[in-house]
Amino acid sequence: MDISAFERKLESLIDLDADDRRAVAALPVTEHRVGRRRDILRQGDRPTFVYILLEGWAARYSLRSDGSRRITGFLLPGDFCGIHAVCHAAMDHAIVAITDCRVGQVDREAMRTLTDSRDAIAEAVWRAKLAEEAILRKWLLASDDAYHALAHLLCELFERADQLGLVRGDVLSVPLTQEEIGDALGLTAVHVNRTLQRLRAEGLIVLENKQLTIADSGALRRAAEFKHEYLRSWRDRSDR
Amino acid sequence: MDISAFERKLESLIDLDADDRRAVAALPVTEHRVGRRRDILRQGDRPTFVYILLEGWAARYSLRSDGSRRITGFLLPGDFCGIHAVCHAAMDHAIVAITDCRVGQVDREAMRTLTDSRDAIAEAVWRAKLAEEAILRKWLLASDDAYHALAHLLCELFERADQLGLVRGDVLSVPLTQEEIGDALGLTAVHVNRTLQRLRAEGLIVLENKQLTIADSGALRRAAEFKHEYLRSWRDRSDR
DNA sequence: CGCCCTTTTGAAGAAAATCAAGGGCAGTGG
DNA sequence: CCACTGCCCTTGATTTTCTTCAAAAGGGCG
Repeated sequence: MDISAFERKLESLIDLDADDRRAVAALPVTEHRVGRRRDILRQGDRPTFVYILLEGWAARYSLRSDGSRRITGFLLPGDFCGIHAVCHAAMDHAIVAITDCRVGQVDREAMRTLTDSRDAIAEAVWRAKLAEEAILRKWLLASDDAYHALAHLLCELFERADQLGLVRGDVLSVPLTQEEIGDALGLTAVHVNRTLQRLRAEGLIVLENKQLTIADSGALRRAAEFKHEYLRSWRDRSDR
Repeated sequence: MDISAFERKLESLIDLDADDRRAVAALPVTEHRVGRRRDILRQGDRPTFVYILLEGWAARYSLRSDGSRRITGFLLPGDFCGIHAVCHAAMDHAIVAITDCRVGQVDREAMRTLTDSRDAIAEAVWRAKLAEEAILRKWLLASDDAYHALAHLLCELFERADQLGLVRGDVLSVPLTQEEIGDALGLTAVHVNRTLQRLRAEGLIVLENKQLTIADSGALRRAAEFKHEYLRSWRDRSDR
């Protein structure tokens, strides 16, 4: 089975030695496929497995009592979900497949054994969590207006996808509907549409048929106040 | 020096045995005092210490290019800040003292040694991080309208303070200005003021001279869609 | 007392939601 | 092959929420 997305993610966070790689390769992973719009984990679940997204896009979300949905993060290949499992905690949110996904299921005890025996991997998991937290803080920071928030989200997704080698040429396939983007930003799909058009009209991006090109990276980053360090510094800056 | 707030926090997350407690007591902590409105950690800092808030309230924040501020979390006694230090990472945000604070400074290597040698404490730190992440997700979830967001924030602060024994009778001292609340919710102080008045007029809260009483807990929780599990489940539900 | 900080109130304006409808495109079934 | 259906994107008109600007009132403190 192909778990290269997971290895790639780990390598993006820390240097692995041969033993680390062997341990990852030996991890008992069961592959699942989850269709678009189906839940990978449901709120309230108390999973006994940790899941690793191997292929496709997914999203964390919660529902409000009026039925509206808030997306609180996007998952790209290599990202974990349900790392709560190692703490035996219940999911305080759900995870849904945005596209058809390939998902790796790892028993929580096996994951615990891996992190207990391989320091580098424990460190990588810790860094991944810190990075997710930093992303959440940026979402709050950029949520002061729609233009800023949308520009920032596009920068984030492009940067993360780029680190995973998902950008072909300068084009990224972004499988999100405008409604999903709205749920992530706390905006209506209508307003996302209008804001996207503004980004297009101003020549910052090209986005058609879910294919995103950043036409004016400097201007987009300025509009977003995007600094990529928060997504990168985990590796380069560590001297451990 | 009194580091009971830290011990209390750890105990709220996991059972400590005598050895754990000894290790915590032996931790070399240097006490600092930080005056109201002064930074405890600045954005970009690459701290070589981990800080523990021992007394007072503090807030994480970032500044935008237009000078506006977003608060992304409140710290209560026992909370860490700069846990990044153990990863040698730079601060992607700053931390400011909301009130005069007493802060404990712990060398990052000493903290690393503690977590490496005491599994329970490592687990507690991990749970604390998961809890913080859950809080961030709730902030996003509740940010759809001002009334909901404000009600939720008050519930969160009351619940957390209560767990720390900071609620006297049914009154909590909340040292935040309306401007600080606004920076946390992404609202203007003016709108916070009006929304607070609505909560008062509807009989959900009493808040005067920074003293908060929850007058109608059921109604407030309903307005906030507040479920306290995300702040509590770390301990009770673990069977490790 | 007088000053500063915070809260409160009012009025006008901007941002985003809501409501409503039309259009494109892919898949489905006759 | 074409009509039909469902999903998504787009556009326009209206309403609501929140901001902005301005000013006044309340408190604590040197």
